Amino acid sequence: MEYTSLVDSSLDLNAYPLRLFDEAPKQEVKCNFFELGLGRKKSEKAETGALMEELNRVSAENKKLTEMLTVVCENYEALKSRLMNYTSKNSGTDQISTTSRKRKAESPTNHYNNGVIDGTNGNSESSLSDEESSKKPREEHIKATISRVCVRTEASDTSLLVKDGYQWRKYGQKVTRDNPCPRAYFKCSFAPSCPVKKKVSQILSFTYQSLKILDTPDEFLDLGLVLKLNDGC
DNA sequence: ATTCTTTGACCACTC
DNA sequence: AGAGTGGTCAAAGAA
Repeated sequence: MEYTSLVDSSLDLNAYPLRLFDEAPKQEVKCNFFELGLGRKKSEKAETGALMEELNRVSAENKKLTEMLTVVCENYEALKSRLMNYTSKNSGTDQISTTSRKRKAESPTNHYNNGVIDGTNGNSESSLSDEESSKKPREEHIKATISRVCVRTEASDTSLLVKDGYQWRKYGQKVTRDNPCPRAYFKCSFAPSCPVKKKVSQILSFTYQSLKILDTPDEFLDLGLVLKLNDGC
């Protein structure tokens, strides 16, 4: 597992609180030794009890955090395996998107041109013919797989660029009917075969961005939609 | 030379 | 059938 090399599983999550207790009482004990003499043993017992109690509490917290880390690592591995599955499958379908670049030559079932819609065409329900797969279920599928996330920006930020840590290539811009501000269309530039797209729009005083990804040729995986809010909102 | 952005045109879809 | 709209392509230019 790669994450083991990135994440130190032997977390000393509560090392700092322990050190605090280690150092502070030592000074106090030293004082007691010189100033109080025989009262030292009694105070040491009390401190030991307090330390043991604190140690138990910290150990429980450490255990809880370790469990949380395990869950995060498991989720990471699951996502990683899904991505690997998709990229391996997609490499076999690249020819479809590269053979016909001009839309005039494209057939109605061209996977790349139809984008979102094709996510339902080549799925396990392929027993359905093209006529049987009506348009309305497709739209419902699309709506169900696009989510949105908000990101606040400065009011002066009128660009449609959203820094989300990923590499995007802008491939189009449109002015939509219900919005005077243009909408930008981005594709993931991480890999040529990457099907992830997003669109960013600015509506009145805020900007939103949608993300969608083909987890497999059969279905979509929501990544979230970013709502880029200006300060004025 | 390569990558990215811009932008007009094209196409599919809806009404 | 035709107009309007959204999504995409691809050439040209910029970085």
